[in-house]
Amino acid sequence: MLTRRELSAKMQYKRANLLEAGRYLFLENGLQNTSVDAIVRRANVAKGTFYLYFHDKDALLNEIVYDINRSVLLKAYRKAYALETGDYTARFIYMIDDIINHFAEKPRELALIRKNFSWPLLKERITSVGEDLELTEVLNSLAKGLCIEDINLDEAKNVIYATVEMCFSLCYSCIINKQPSDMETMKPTLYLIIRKVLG
Amino acid sequence: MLTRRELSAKMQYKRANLLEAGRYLFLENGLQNTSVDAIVRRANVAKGTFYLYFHDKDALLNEIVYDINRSVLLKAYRKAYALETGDYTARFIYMIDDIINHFAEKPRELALIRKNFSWPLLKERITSVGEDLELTEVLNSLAKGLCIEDINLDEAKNVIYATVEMCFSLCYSCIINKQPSDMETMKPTLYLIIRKVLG
Amino acid sequence: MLTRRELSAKMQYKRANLLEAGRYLFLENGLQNTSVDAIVRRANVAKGTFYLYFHDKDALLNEIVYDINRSVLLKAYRKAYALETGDYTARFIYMIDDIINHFAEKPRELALIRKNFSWPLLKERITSVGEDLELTEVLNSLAKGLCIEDINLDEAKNVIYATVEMCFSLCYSCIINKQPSDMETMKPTLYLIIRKVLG
Amino acid sequence: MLTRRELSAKMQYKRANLLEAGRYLFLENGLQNTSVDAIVRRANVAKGTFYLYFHDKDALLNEIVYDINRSVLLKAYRKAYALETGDYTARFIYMIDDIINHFAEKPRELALIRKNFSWPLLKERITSVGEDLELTEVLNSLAKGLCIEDINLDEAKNVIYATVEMCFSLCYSCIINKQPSDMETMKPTLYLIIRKVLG
DNA sequence: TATGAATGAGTATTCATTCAT
DNA sequence: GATGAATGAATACTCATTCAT
Repeated sequence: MLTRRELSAKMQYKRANLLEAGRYLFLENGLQNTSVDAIVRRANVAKGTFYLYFHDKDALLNEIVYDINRSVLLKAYRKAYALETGDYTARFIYMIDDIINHFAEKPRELALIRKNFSWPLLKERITSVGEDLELTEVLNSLAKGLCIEDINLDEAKNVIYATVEMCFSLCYSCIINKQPSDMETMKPTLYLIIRKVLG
Repeated sequence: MLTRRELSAKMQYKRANLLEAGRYLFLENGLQNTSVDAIVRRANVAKGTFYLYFHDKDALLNEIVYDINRSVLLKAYRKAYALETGDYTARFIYMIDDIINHFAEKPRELALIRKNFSWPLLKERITSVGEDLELTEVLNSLAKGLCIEDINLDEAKNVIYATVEMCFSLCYSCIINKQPSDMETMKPTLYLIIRKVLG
Repeated sequence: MLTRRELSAKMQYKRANLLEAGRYLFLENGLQNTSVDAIVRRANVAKGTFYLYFHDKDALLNEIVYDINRSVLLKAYRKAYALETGDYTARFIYMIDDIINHFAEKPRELALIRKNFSWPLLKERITSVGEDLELTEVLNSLAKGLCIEDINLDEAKNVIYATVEMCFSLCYSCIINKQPSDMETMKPTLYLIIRKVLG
Repeated sequence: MLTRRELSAKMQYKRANLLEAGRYLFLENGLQNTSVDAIVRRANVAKGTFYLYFHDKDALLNEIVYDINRSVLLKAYRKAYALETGDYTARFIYMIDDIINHFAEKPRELALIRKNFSWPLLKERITSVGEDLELTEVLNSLAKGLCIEDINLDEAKNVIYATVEMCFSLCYSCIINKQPSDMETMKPTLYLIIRKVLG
């Protein structure tokens, strides 16, 4: 597969078409119910062309899932740090709240990333040379800001990771399954927990 | 399909064979790579017989996943409460530790339940009339023991749920993906978090 | 299989249940979509019992199809010959009209017998010793009444048969398929043809 | 699926292979006893290729049944109208006779089209834009030639349709079931009826 | 780079029938 | 006669991927 910068404008266009077609169909019908055939039809591209741009169906999915994760995280982070007031914990909760609200409005995105989320994938992309400095920066910044006694940076990163994971898990079960309660009911408890952890 | 108590001894036996065959193969090869054919072959039973006992492949999977969850939880809870010393938090952490150790030894079980876990399914079974009082009791007992200021029982249950979810999530990513760190490295941080939440 | 007169009252009852269940389900869902399982469930009878009364699924179907044919024909014939006025042709057309009206109201019966009608079956039953004298009598009577020059009884029977077949065929295509026209539109043309043939 | 005219020569060839394989096997073993598997094996084509050319098994059957109907009708019509002598009725009977003789020699074709004949299918194909003008022309010509007092063109078409249906029905029961008599015995009576109807 | 015809492995499920009890 | 658990053969259809053009 070619890397992005080698692609001509026309190729960029085809690639983008495939991504948008995949995103639409995966979100609409799920992974199992979306065939490569449907994707190329929607992207107005020949069957074989798909494999010129993506190694296989999973590769396309991974890219889409990553894009969703990335944009949701970045958007929430930026909004939280654009706030003029608020301490670290308040900003963190504001960020989580934004993420929750996003998924509450787009539950299909949540369903897709939750069932197919792959942390190694995320990690790999973040640490690829020169790639996604932005996202790396966000995670570092969150870890550095954390004030817990006798904690080093790696441990801080783990705390952030654990907390975010918990939020995503709860999002999924509360929004998708309404279990153990709906999201709005869960929110105060969740924020109480976060305050205890980060405080 | 028949309910469990209507089954004769011979039928119980066949059913048990199917469950064990399914468990073995699902754990060994995953859901997608396990055919009904393989299951009945291993269970020494005719193809049609499978559908006498389970509505479809998913029904079998659900039962297996539920059984795993249940037994892991109960075992850990019992061990923790058999301790003579220790306060609530200590027992809770002991319980989580037991769960983690279980899955560290049987990562395939973890992979299976994480990809196919359905909380509504669990909920449904727990609350069915007269069914699984034991598991219900465990969850209630954990919630009741929780001492956080100004918290009611439902909120307490949510805290328990959130905490357990976080543990399961971390188990999955640390044990299966070794991300963001391996399980042993994550443990102290996790227990620190738990202490902060429950304390 | 047992013949009818050997059956006890209880057995008659079971047999009748199976017939009614089969009739209902065949008419409702068609042959392919009706399983023996569904039939025995509806008849409140064990699976094996079915095969005590009918050699197989087809045997049940044949009996049902025969019953429908028989009763429709007899009913129409009797009504036509109960008329006080009218010559042979008029009565014949009256009879056909009654059959058509019957099937217009019960198109599922028409679909069932048309797809699964077996003339040899009918013949076999009619000519079985002492069996269905009534139906034989009807066909004979229709043939004998026919006045066409230089025609013998066998030929007369063939004319009757051909005419009835044509009516059934047209019923099927006009009522079920609305082709080449609907039944009401076809009727005058059909009766014109009958008059030409029998006149 | 592609329409016929879009197919390359190679594809035409594969399609033809599938049609011939289907025809052979359907005629030899009937619809139920012919698997798609057997068809593709005989056509020397991969399983998936079948579904490139036909939507499903039924679609293939429909095409075959239509082809048989079409060719038998056209052949008979042409032979009848190639006659130098004979009035309308004589030609019509000649045509029917040709059809009967055809099916007498190929009873399996008769069995296949009779059980699976779908007049709407025929109609649909005939009336598709620019499609099968030839067959339409035949039916129109037969209807126009009919001389019955006070009859309009639509009614004439219905008479033709009813007559042809009767012939096909009798073919089926006389040739396949030998009921109510064999075909040769039935012929004179049938032609007598036709003369009465068309005369 | 782009195409799209061809491939063929892969599988869940149904159901008529039997037979031990 | 009655049961109903057990059988296992039988089959249409999908779809990711390839490769000749």
